[in-house]
Amino acid sequence: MSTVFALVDCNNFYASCEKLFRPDLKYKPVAVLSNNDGCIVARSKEVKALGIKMGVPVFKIRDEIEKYGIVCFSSNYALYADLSNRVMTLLEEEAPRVEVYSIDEAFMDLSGIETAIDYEAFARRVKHKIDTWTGIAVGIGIAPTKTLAKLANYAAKKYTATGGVVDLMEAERQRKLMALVEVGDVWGVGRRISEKLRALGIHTALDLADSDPKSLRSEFSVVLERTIRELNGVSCLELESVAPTKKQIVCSRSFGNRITDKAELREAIAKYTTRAAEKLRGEKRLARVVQVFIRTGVFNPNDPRYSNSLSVELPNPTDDTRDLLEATDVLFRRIFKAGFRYAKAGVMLSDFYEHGTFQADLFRSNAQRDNAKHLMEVVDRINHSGLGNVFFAAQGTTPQWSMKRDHLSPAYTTRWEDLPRVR
DNA sequence: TCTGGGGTCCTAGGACCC
DNA sequence: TCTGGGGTCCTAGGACCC
Repeated sequence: MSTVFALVDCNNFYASCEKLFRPDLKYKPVAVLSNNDGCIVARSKEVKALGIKMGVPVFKIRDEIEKYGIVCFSSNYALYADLSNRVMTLLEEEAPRVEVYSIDEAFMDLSGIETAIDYEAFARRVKHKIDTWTGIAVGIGIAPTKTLAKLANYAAKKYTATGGVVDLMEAERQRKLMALVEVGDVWGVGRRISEKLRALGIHTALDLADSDPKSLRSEFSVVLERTIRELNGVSCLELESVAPTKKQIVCSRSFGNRITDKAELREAIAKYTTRAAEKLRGEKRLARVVQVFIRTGVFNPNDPRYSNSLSVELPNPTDDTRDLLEATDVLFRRIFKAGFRYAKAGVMLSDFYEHGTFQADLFRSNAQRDNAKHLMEVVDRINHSGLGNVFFAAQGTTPQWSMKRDHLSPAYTTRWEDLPRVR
């Protein structure tokens, strides 16, 4: 039986999470800010209605924030992840095959579910259940391909008369909707490609659906060809209910303030390395390639710019924080140059191996550090237990470089150590 | 003064080999 | 003047997503 895709997407997710615990803000404009309180990354519908765009730097809209009384929150990922898990768990109770696509959306396969003979009625019931159990409003789009399900979801949110659910299984309805949707709003068509498409006279989703996939493939890529086929009801993208293992782990941050001091930057690198190593162990993988990058700001034309990165292939893949710290420190010392105001740094891990699958070089020492596995397990367990925090000396204890989070909401649903500390 | 973070996939082009 | 033809592997960069 072919897959029936339902895309469930939480409305204004981060902003909705913040409102959940602040009923006084129910009809007020609420925005969530990026790290360092730099940009707007989520907007409640009231903020959208004010015409404030996604991604604008906060300092550019100070006047509007003041004028309209927009309530701003620093991003509180512990809270959003917790609420996300609750929503996803409910979906998994309703359908055997669910792909958690991002923190606020998931694809479900509705085919063969006894309680989902009438897809639309099923979706309305699921929507109602999520709403009553978590307080989060969702939109649901149903279609024979992922790209069409995205489109159906877009319609479910845009047209309030739909009540937040759109069934787009019929070809005729698909075409009717596509005629109304700009080509840039199709999933997989970004700013660059939509510009080029418009130059070719392709303005709506329907124009794109009626284009020749082969000739657009040669002009663009196989990705766009798949999009065209998906718009015509031919499924090219499968539901992936088991999360694929990561190929890369990145830990990077912009700093609350520019950093000029080498020791401070070094501490930041150590911190990101530690975090990346934790993620790596969470994936149950060993990494062989380690990369470090540092860079100055890119927006101030008067500041001298410097940006560099360096990677190294380790003799043996590892998940030991100490090995990784050693490697990133060497890399950092090689690329650091004094005299610049650094704005961002990061650590990347790649080239992953499963435990026990790496063929070690005969002539190199294969000695994993003694007790490495056990030690790392203990460190991770303590840090996740809520009992305390174990860390490596290189991280430093009083980071000057930590993020600005001046508008953080309390950790309503999460661990007490996530609560903002009173200083 | 102040502009997020973490991913994926695809392609072109260079190095290298026979 | 004319300057092979495949193949593989790797990397950097572009484009997209949330």
